Amino acid sequence: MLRVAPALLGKILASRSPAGELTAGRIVEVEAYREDDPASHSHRGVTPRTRTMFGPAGHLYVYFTYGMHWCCNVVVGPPGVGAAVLLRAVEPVLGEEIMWSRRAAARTSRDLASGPARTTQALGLDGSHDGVDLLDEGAAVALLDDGNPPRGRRRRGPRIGIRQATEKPWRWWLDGNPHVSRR
DNA sequence: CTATAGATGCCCT
DNA sequence: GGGCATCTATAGC
Repeated sequence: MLRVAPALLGKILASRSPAGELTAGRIVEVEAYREDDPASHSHRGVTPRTRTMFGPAGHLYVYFTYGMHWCCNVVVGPPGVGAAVLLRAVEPVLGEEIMWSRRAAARTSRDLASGPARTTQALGLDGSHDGVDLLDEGAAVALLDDGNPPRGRRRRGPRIGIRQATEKPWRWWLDGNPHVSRR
């Protein structure tokens, strides 16, 4: 997991809405979560919410939080192991106009997807996408590699927005990228 | 620019 | 009932 998380930097997350609207973003910030980690949803074992986290790698784990926000993760590790990588920010690469329409509160392009809930909203994702196989190119959401190496150096540091295990340096981002959630 | 408060509902104990 | 892998508006400098 700690290897996969930084490897996702620079990859593309693409989605197709029921109306056929295509949006995609380049991943610029991620965080890793795993079972032996008190901050992880999987720490307390399989529950209705975390079922997807314990499923096969490469599927999308989407959860609801703070009464209003959806956030999405890439599941990693073998079935039975509860680990995932939270997608914290993407750089828009396709369908930016559609993202503007979905993100009414955004004032600058950096507001479009600089945060996990913003990213999920900009890509039009919600709980209905929980469990989608990201490696199935026909699915509504897919994880792609366009061959371009990530721009900027990979950096790592403590995770954001958690109250447990705040010391673990399990957040990675592309140094200097303006779409990262905090700088 | 930074700091802070409030929104809002699901999950799990 | 407590807490939450967040965001936004607003106030103040």
